[in-house]
Amino acid sequence: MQNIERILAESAQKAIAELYTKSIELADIVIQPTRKEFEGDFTILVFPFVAHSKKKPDETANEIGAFIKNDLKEVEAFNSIKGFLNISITKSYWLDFLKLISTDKEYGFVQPAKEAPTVMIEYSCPNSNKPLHLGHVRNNLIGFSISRIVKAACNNVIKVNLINDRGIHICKSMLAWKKWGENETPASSGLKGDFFVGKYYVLFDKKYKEELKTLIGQGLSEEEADKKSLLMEEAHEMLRLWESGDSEVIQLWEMMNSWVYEGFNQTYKAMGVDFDKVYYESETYLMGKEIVDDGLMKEIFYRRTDHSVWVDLTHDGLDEKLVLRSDGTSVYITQDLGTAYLRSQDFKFDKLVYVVANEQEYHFKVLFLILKKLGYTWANGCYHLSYGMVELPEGKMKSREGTVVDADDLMQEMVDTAREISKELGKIENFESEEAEALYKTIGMGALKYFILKVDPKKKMLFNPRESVDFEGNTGPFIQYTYARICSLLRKAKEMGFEASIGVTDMSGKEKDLVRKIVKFPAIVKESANGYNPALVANYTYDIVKEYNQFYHDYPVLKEENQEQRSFRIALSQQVGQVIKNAFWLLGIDVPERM
RNA sequence: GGUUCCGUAGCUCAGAUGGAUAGAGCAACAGAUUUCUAAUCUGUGGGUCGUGGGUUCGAUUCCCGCCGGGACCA
Repeated sequence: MQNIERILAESAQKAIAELYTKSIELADIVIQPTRKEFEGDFTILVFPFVAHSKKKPDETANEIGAFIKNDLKEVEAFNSIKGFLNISITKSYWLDFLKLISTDKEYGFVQPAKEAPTVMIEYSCPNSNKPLHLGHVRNNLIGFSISRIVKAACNNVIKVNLINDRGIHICKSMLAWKKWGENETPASSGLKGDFFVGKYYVLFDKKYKEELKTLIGQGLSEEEADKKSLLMEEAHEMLRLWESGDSEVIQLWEMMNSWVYEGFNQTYKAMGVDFDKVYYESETYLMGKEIVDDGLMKEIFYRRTDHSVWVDLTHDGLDEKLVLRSDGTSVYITQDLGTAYLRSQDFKFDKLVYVVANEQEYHFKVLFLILKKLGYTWANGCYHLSYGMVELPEGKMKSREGTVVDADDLMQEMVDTAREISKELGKIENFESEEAEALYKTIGMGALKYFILKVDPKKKMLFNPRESVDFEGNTGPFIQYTYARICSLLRKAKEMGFEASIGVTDMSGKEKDLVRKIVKFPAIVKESANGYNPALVANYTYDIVKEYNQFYHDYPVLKEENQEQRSFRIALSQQVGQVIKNAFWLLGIDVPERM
C-alpha cells in the first residue's frame, strides 16, 4: 500500500498545477499530522503556495482542499484555518490498512534481499585490561540497536567488534601479575576474568606510584622520577619482547587475555549483544604499518629526520598528523588504517559505521581523510556515529577517583531493583521461581536499556546512580507492563471464545488515534535507520503506549457487548501489542507476557 | 591559541526538513480501583526556549555577535 502522505502530496502538486498553472516540487509540500485540537488527520501548509495562487491563505487552502477531496477517494473531508489545510482520511482507508497488516508478525521490518546494501557496524571496542563500564554500556546498546534497526530498514548488516588487546596497558597487568600474582587465577580467586586482570592493572599503578614517591623523596623531580622508574622500564621491555615475539611473554599475554575475554563474553551475554566477527588489534596493527609504507611510496605521507612518519592535512583544514612513531611503533591511527583495510578485504560493504564517542571526532575525520587520500573507494562509505558521553552528577567518570560505574554491577543493581519492586507489588506470587527470575532480568534490563536508548545518541546524557533508573512514567517497565496487560487481555479473550476481527466501519477518537500511530511505525523505523537514532523508535513506542493506556482505561474491550466493536478492539489491542514487541526488539529489549 | 559541540519547566529529556496556544516523565499537590493487571489513568501549578541582533508572512529551529559549559588538536 502506498504511503498516504505521499498520495496527498502528489494530489496537492496536481492541484497547484491545474488551479494555478505552476509546477512545484514534491519536497516543497509540507505535510504534518494535524494537531489534536483541530479536526483532521493531516495538515498541508499552504503558505508557500500563496505566491502562486495570488489569493489569501484561507481561500487558497479551500481551493486546494476542494481539489484534493475531489481527486482522492481516501479523502473524506477538509477544513482550513489560517492557512492550515486540514484533511480527514476516510475510516475505511485506516481500517483497510489495519486489516492488511494484522497478520504480519514482522510488521515494520523490511527483509533485505541479497543485493541490498551491506552495512558494517563496529561497536563496543574495549581495551583488554579492565572490565566494561557505563560508557561501554551506552556504546553497546546503541551499536546493537542500530544494527537491528538498519537491518529492519532493508540492509544487510555485519556487526563487528575490535579489541585493543596489545600495548603498554596490557603489559602493565602482565608485569604486575608476574611479579606479585603468585600464580593466582580467576578460578583460584573466584574473580571474573576481566576484573581479575583489571585488579593487576590497578596494582601496577599503585606500585608504580609508590616507586615514584620514593624516587621523589630522594630528591628527583616528577619528570626525572618517571624516567628512572624501573617498573615502567620493565613494562616497556615487556612490550618490546611481545613485539619481537618472545614466546614466554606471548604465552602470558594469551593467558591473561583469554581470562579477560571470558569475562567480556559474560557481560555481553548479560547485556544481550553479540557480534558477527571480532577483530583484534594484535592481528591488524602490522597491516597498518604496511599501509604506512604504501602511503610513503605514494608520497601521501612523509618521513621526518627523526624517522617518524607524518601526513600533512593542512590543505584540508586539519593539522599535520603523526602516523608512525620515530621508533617505528604504531599509534592508534596506524592500527585503525590496518583494521579498516582488512575489513574491506574480508567483506564487501557499502557502509562502515563506527560507533565511537564524540571525543574522537577529530580522529575519525583524519582517518577517513587518509583512507580517501590512499585511494580506497570504500572510504567514502565510512561514517562516524558519534555519540555523547555519559556523565555522572559530579561530571566525567574518573577511574582515579573511583567514580567509574561498572557495567556488571549496574546490570545487577537493575535486576535487584526489579526484584524488589515486583515483590512489593505482589503481582507474581503464582510465578515459578525460574519464571520470576527471568522476569526480573527482563524488567531490570528493560529499564536500563530504555533509559539509555531514549536519549538522542548525539547528545551527552546524565546518569545518576543514586536515583538510578525509574520504573514508572516514560520508562521501559511502563511499556513492558502495557504489553503484559495486552497479552493478558488476549489470553482472556481466547478463553472466552472471542475473536479478533475488523468488521466495523466506524471508529471513535482514541481508536483512530491508535490506528494512525500504528500506521506510522514503518516510517519511524526508516527514519531511525537513516539517522542512526534508536531514540526515535523508543519515543515512538512511548507515544503509542501512552495512547493505548488511555484507550484501555476509557474503553471496554472484553466487556463491550457489541460483538463487532469488541472484536475490533481486540484486534486493535493485538496490533498495538505487535508494534510494541517489534519496536522493543529493535531496541534489544525483551517484553514479558505477564508481569 | 585553533577546531568543534551544547544551553528548552526545580531535575531528566522530546520537539526532523522553519509553521497553529513549546510537550512528556520525575518531583509537589488533588482525584480515580465491587469493572479487561493502579508498574495504570485524570487534573493543578511550574517556561523571556542562555542572551542581543538579523533573515521572513512566520524562528526553540537558519545566520552573526556575546555569556556560560563540554570535547578535541598542539
